[in-house]
Amino acid sequence: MPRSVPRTYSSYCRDATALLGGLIRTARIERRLTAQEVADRAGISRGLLQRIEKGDLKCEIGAVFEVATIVGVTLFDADRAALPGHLQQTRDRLALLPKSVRSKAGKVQDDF
Amino acid sequence: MPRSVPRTYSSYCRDATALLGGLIRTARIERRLTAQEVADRAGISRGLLQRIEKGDLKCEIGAVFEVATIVGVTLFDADRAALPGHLQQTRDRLALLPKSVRSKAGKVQDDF
DNA sequence: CTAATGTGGCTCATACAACGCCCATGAAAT
DNA sequence: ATTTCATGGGCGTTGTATGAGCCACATTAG
Repeated sequence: MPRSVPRTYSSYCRDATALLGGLIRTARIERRLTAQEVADRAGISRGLLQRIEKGDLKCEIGAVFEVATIVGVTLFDADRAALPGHLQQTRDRLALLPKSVRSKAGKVQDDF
Repeated sequence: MPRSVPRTYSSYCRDATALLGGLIRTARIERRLTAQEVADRAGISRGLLQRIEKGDLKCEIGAVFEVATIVGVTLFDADRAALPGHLQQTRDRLALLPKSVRSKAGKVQDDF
């Protein structure tokens, strides 16, 4: 039952995706790669690449990140080699946190 | 014709997604929010949130970014307010680049 | 100029992601 | 100890994102 309501996004979320798409497009052109070339390399269709560069919110994150990797856009601003380290670090931190959370339903800020 | 072959991803891409998922989970727990709470707020199902936190590569980037926004994980390490500016900046840069690219088909590095 | 090619934007068919609902486990609170 | 409830995972259904193919237009090379 995959969603009967269109789904909504915060503007920050939309901006972030659009920015990522723009960065990808910029990087691709600067490296003089055709859309088809990148699409093939990423194992996706040219149409999907177009949507990614346009900042379409409904693309697999895997496809987007893969393309970003290919054209040389760094995620997290983090050094490529440093990523696995951060990953382990995050896993360790998670191990220390409580397994489940009791919600006190305290009001939280919600201004996007 | 949505893909007959499973699709492959680079390890960097997998790591990045897993890291993002971990950061989201960490942030959620630290803020004492239940999975259901966050899922509702993001307008997604609890199951999808689970996959996002696990770093599943096949989730809409919109859903992932939305959740990240909600639990307070910053994308791009960039300041939240600064994002629209960067967006415009990227658009301007794109306007200066060539509209299309002639591939010289020069070999490119491909080591991930 | 012309030819070649990259791009954007459609349509269509279909594999599959997301949903809702279920149960089992285990942590937290009483 | 007992109850409450968050979590992880499975299953069946269905809306939808994806890939393929096409076209028209723009851009670059020759």
